[in-house]
Amino acid sequence: MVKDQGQTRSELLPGTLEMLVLKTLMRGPMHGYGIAQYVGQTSDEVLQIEEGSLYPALQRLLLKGWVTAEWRQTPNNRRARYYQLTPLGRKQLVVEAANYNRIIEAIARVMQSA
Amino acid sequence: MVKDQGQTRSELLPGTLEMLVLKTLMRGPMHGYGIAQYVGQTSDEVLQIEEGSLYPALQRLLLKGWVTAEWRQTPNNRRARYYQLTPLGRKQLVVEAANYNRIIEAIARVMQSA
DNA sequence: TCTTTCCTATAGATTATCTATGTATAAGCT
DNA sequence: AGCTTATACATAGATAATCTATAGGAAAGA
Repeated sequence: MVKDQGQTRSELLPGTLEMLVLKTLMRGPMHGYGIAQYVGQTSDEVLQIEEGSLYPALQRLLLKGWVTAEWRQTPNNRRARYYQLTPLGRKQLVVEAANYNRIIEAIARVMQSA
Repeated sequence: MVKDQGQTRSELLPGTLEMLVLKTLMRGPMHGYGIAQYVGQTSDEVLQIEEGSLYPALQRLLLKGWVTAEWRQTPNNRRARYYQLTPLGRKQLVVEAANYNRIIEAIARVMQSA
């Protein structure tokens, strides 16, 4: 999911991809390619979502009922699948974000210990 | 690696286990059981390192030359394998911590975006 | 003697991610 | 017309770290 902009190929922090996708979709319906672009830009290109990670992840989100999908036309005049958060997806984002923070803070406590 | 103290079974943030182990060993030589305890306590029991994750991880660290191991007697009078950071391991910790921070901050930028 | 705590370890399953690949259309350039 | 680039979706198969479950054993204390 994450790829060093360098050569180091670090696929770090799996498990956060779904959270990032859900968060991105809070801005409104978006297609996969757009989601990847948004995350890339917003993270200053540190986070680069691979297609092989993204599309399977979107399928999982669909299956879980956290997003719905609809084929539409993009401003570029292409067919694209727009994903939209469901109410369940919104709740899930809250849960995942809280859990993520809990763990990040726990890791920080260890990493900052003398 | 991580286990909710509740029931939610969240095995979050794989990839950070090695970093936590290396960091813990900065305090001095320690055996596996002690490492798990230290991380558990320091993280207020949020991070619970499973044996099935820890020992394979320690094997990997040995293979990579980031730690050395030595059988010794514990204060409790038990046989235990004490692991110790190598200079290479110290360097690796710096690298991993820097990379971890880079990614955590990138994720934070996405999660804090409007 | 029984139970708890301490301590190590591995086999096998799970699962998310990555790599590689394939398809296809729009737009812009020459 | 032909070429390239950017856009856009998707899947198959490999990889690898983690989890689950299990095994063993020794010390200490009840």
